[in-house]
Amino acid sequence: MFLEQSGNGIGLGNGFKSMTINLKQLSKLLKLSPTTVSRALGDYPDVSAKTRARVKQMAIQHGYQPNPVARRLQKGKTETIGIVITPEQNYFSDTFFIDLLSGISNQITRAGYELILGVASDEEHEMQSMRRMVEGKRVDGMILTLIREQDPRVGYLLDRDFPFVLYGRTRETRPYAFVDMDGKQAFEKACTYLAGLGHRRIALLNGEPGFMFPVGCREGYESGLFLSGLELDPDLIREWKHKDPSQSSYRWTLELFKNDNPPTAILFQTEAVNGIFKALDELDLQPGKDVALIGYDDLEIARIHRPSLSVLRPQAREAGQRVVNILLEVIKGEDPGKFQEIHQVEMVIRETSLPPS
Amino acid sequence: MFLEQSGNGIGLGNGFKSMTINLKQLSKLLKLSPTTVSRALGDYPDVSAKTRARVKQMAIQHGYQPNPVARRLQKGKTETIGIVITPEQNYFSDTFFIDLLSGISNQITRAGYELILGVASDEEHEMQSMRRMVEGKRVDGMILTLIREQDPRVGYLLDRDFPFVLYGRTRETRPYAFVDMDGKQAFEKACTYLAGLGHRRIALLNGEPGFMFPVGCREGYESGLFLSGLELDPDLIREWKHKDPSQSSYRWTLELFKNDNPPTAILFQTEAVNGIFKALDELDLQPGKDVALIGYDDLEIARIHRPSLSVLRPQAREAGQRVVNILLEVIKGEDPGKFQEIHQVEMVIRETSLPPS
DNA sequence: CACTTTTCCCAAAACGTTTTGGGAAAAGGG
DNA sequence: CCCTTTTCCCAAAACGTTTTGGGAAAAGTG
Repeated sequence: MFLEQSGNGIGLGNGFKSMTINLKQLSKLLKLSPTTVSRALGDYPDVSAKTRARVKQMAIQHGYQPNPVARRLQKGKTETIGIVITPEQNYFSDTFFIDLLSGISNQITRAGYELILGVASDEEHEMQSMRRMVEGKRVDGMILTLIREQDPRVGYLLDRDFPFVLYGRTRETRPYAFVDMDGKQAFEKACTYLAGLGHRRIALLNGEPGFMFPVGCREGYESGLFLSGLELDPDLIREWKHKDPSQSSYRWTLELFKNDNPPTAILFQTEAVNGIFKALDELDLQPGKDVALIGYDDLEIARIHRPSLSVLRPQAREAGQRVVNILLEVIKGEDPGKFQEIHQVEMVIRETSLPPS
Repeated sequence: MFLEQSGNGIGLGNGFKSMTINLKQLSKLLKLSPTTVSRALGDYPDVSAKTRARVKQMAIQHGYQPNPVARRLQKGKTETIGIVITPEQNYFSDTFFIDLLSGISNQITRAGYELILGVASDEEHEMQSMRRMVEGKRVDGMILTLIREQDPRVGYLLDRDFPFVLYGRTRETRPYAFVDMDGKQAFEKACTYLAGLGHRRIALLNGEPGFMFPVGCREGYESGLFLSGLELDPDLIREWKHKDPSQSSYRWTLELFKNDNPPTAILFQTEAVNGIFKALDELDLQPGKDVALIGYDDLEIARIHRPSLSVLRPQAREAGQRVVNILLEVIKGEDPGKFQEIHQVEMVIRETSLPPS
């Protein structure tokens, strides 16, 4: 018995030899209705165990996979999640981000969903790319990263009740779902640890103002100082820029040591490490020996460098998985406010966190 | 006149207030048939200029956008392109990759297509992720990067006539489309440049064997030596590993200088620069002064480092755009063999390419 | 005016699923 | 044996487009 010529058993316009089978064709092969085949594969109870087995066997044999586009149309869902990244903000120098993305992709695939990626050159294009996804009905939900204190994306999505999850937090009174790393706790821990070693002049080389993450870092830093009975000295706080982490951190590190009473330790985001190393080298200060260092993010450089860098290590992969699982719940209709997770960050002590000399 | 209750004017299951309009609803508003509205928006000649204008104006006013899922089903195309990356191979330490991705994303969006991203942990999952996209009819075409000499992905796609474009090349006799950087020309240029400065002992710290790119690099290196009348010394060639560029390049650099007649210059991929700097530092050799260095890829570290690193600079963004444009042609049915591009690479002379001391 | 051509629009089919609303046959209950 | 329930299957509708194949009215043509 041959397949009838309807359907795409022959080939597509572009010459791709589709060796794939239709639901209709499969049902003809089985002498069943498309309905029954569909329900058999969907494990509906109203199809007998015997035919279900027969259907499944035949489906596997012919490598049948339901056409996702058709299913999406019928189900009214795109089965797709969107994310937009902006390279100018130096995302990828951070291997943390690829870990995050890995966890996200992993979990999305497991759910049978797709991840679509937008690359935007700046804040404006970032918004534009997101609007295309949302208003163009191309995704069921959005994942947002690199969150700003005032983030227009969040307001936009809240206004239209569109499902989304933040990796990070923002200043927004309405409830929304997020997964964030506990930067405050992390920096507090690092700060008290250094103070415990005897450091009295601990500097903070913080991320760019306007973004949310540095806010927590600073809170943790201040709280750590306080808990250790140390005074906050504004001269020991500097901020580098996303556009050029190395250059700006280099400049600000030099600046820190122009102080009459220079720091004996520095807390920072590991992204900035190249600039710091360079500045210390120029100042003839040995990292770890003359100046204790603890970075946030366990990048490759932190492990390879001699002396190896003590770091705060966020579990980005796990966080990415959580983000997706939460987003899937929100898409299902769950209340986003229920999903607000703050993940602990572990500290990895290596060679750059010694007592002051 | 009110919209009828059919269609999704009210809302979706998840509570997302869809303020979007249907083709049917729009046509009702215009008192036209859906056919005419669709054809008006599609600029078909068989609709009068007057109604076309009226339709377009109304479409804009109501923010009508055709549902992409429905269009895809009807057109039999997914309007989607797939790419799979594997973080273990250290993709993202290279900002070149984000440039490539940026060019790709840019051009895909312009064509109204979508980019779906897979993140695979290893070669096996990479293949698996690709098969899901291809056999699951989730994409119209694939983009492949980080190509191996013998690359099973290429054979797989050729076997089933599925549209794809390589960023890079592989050993395969059947014609296929690719965009590649001229690594050979680049390394030849760098090598003859160094020889022209008077260097006689030029080392090559090459990428991992098995991948295609280092093959070209080595050819260019050998050709450059030959053109400069220098002899090839196998002792001056070493290869680092993708898994751990810094560590392996560190080890091999130390190795190079155990030579009785050590090199006065090194050619390498910039990814490996941290290991090289570290080794030179340990050997008390000054980069640029005692050993000339030219890296392939203009990473941030190359610009920030003092002395700044001379590099070969591929135009990754442009290449990404070309990859997409070619892929779209191949999807249209053009012969892939027609699209084989090799892009020139410019050399940027900075501070690490001085004559031997 | 009668005929052909052009202009402008539309109903119906199609894309490949899933869901809805049964309905016939088999099994159970008295 | 008759009635009710359960089991198992299916035809038709729906999702929102685009394409196909006209067809009526208007405009040219002699």
